[in-house]
Amino acid sequence: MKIKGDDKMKILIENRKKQILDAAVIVFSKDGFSRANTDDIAKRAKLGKGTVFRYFKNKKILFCSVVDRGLDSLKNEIMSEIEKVSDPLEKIEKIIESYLSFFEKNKNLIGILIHEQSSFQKRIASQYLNHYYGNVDRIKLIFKEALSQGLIKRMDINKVITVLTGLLNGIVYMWQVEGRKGKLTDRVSIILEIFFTGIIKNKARGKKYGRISV
Amino acid sequence: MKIKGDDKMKILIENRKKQILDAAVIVFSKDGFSRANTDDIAKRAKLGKGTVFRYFKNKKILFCSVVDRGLDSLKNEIMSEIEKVSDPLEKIEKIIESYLSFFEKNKNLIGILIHEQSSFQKRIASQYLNHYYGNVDRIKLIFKEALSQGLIKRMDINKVITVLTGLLNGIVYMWQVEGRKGKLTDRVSIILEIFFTGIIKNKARGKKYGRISV
Amino acid sequence: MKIKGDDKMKILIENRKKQILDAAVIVFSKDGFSRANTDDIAKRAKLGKGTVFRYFKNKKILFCSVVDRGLDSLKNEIMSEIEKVSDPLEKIEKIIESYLSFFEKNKNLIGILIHEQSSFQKRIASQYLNHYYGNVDRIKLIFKEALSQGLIKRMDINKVITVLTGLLNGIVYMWQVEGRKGKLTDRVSIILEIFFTGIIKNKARGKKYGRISV
Amino acid sequence: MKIKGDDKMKILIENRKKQILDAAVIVFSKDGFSRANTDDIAKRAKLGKGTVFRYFKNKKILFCSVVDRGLDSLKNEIMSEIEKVSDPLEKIEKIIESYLSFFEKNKNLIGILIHEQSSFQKRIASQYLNHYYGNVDRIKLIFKEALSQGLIKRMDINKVITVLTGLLNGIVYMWQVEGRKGKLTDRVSIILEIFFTGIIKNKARGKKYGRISV
DNA sequence: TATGAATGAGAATTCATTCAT
DNA sequence: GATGAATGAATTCTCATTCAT
Repeated sequence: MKIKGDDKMKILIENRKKQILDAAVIVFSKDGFSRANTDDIAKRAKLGKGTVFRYFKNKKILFCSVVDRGLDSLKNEIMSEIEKVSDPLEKIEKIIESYLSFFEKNKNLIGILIHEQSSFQKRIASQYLNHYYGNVDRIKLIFKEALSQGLIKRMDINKVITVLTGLLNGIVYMWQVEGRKGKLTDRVSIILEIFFTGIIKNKARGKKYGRISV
Repeated sequence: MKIKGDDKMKILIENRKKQILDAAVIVFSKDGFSRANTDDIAKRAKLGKGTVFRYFKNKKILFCSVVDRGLDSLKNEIMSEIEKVSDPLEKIEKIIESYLSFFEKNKNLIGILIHEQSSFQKRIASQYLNHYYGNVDRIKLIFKEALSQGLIKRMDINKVITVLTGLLNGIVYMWQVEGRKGKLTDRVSIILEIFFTGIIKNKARGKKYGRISV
Repeated sequence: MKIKGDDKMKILIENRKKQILDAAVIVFSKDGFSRANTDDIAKRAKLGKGTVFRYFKNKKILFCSVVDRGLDSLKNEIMSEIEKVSDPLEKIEKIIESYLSFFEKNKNLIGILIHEQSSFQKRIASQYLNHYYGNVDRIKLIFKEALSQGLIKRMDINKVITVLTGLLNGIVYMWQVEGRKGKLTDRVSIILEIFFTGIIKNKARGKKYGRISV
Repeated sequence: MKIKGDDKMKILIENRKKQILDAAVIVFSKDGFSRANTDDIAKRAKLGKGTVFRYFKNKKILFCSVVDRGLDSLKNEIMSEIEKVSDPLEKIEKIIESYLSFFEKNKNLIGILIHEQSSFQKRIASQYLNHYYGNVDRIKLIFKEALSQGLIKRMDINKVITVLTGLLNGIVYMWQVEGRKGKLTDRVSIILEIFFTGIIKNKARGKKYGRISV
């Protein structure tokens, strides 16, 4: 009986937290961490300000929770998409697709996950990177598999992943800065084309920059 | 005589402004716009608080001036590097090199030009994009030239440029988030390799994603 | 139940506002609008600085609220005194008495309602005049009645009222400037005497300046 | 020779002071003491800010000098007008005329001499009253003369003067607050009429308020 | 002597956080 | 538990006054 009550309680608490996080995402996204106003968050969550602080000790922790939840859900989305195919190149395709698709669906997280980094450089970065590298390990396996299957050139996989993640972040970032014109996912095909095959046409010239595909 | 005095004055004013901007870059970079403290900026510039406001009407204008100076100098650096070579592909190489090299030399501008965008989405974005697209027009010409010389595949040049700028921003961004490990310019070669020739080895597979170079 | 709570709340809010206004009257009166210091007001109200701004968005609004309350209460006092008598001349007597009596009881308002006008010439003047002319319309009726009853000479009533209000303001003003020596209400009788019958004794001489009473 | 140089110097200094005071009157009148800006005053005087402070140790002293000069000139104007006639009642007429005429010509002084009093209640008031009572002594003599010539009723002259000065200040004040509509001097005749003969027509009623003129 | 750049004390205002109800 | 009124530290910005040139 007690246990059941506790469970109910837990669910209630989780609901409250979700309620607050959902409001916080919007407000932080609109105004950035500093300008975001706890009053706004409380109002948007239809809760008293005190309640917000009951569930999240302070503004910073609330912000980090928003970041955390965002990163978790990004990671989950990517991971579950990857599962759907087995070919390494197709997996990479899925990564790119699901990354862009995620931020298209979660526009509010762009400002928070990408721009606001600097606000917490030292504090958040590590947490961010944990998540990020949690991903990265899985992704590294995919590239290794692609390599061992002879699908991709012999390159330093860490560097390739750096380029890929930079590329994806950068694309999302540019889309945001430019005012979210067009669909973000429309950029998938050009990214795939370039990331997979580059822009150079001429074999000879290509050689200068690395082993060109034959 | 008077004119000479005016000139001296102008130089003095420019020096003061530089002194303040140099301090502001550091402080804004460390703390972001909102948390950055005008007192800190004044102290770092070894000037009175009032003096800072004498030269920059308010914090926002000071921040924008920092952004402006940064973008100008980024643009100038890239443009002057481009001039040095004539081959379009080499010009693209220079863009990539000088972009990364710029942010390696101006670490403080990363936080300001890349992360803090969101703070001023509406206010700065346009100014930013003017600068940015000032660049872009020149860069577009380079790609067009490359295209007409048959150096690169028939692709939508606008999209290619989006990918390139996203890629560069993203690489710089990742370097910053990861704590600026290693030299940023060390990433030039992998970027070139991927951007020019892609990661795929196998011709057949490549075809799926676009015209592979022959 | 809810309604009762709301009512309690309203009363609480009104009490707080009163508390702040009571402090503000004193401080504004002492220092004038510009020099008055919100910190002082808060301390005198025994409230935190933030609380003052919670109830009055900014210093200007606080000041205007003080003015408003003062004018309202001046008007109410005069109006309620007027009601007590029916003879027009007695009503005029009441106006003069209650005007001086009001400022004797509300010394702090002298500085605010009379001296500080200039601070807000454009902003407040209209609001002030609304109040003031709210009064004036009622007062005009009294003079008209006096006229139609043949109690006063045929004069331009608007001009007479201008003189009366000027006279009253001026008397209060002089009392303040002179350091509030003596009771302000002691001046009622001389004002009545002069305003009603003038200073001139000699009939013939009086004629030069207007219809002398016969 | 030296003396002549000193004289020249004195004249120069007086000119500079005049230049500054002329500017200060305008600025203080526009903005009140606190809001008035020494920069504005300097610019309007076409002098450097440092020069202003060379001639007037600080803002307060400058303000007081403006007040002083204003009061002097008011006093002089009134006094010189009084000289022109010999009949006491005509002298009183002249006082009223010249007072209003002075403020009509020196609109900027209204805000300074009348409204801003409160700013310096303690500091300026005494200086103000010296001037004022300097006047008052002369004026008292006039009323005494009128009394001894049997021109005016037996009244407490001090009180009568208080009413007159209050009345004049009040009239000027109202004119200012109302936005200086019409000519201030147009109000002279109604003031004279009321001050000299009152508003009451009926002899019997008048008696209640004091000895009515016969 | 004249100047205006430099200054920093001082003022208004904001807002995360607390805590009595 | 939930609330939101109260708070005061922190922040931006102003401006009288100084002083080196």
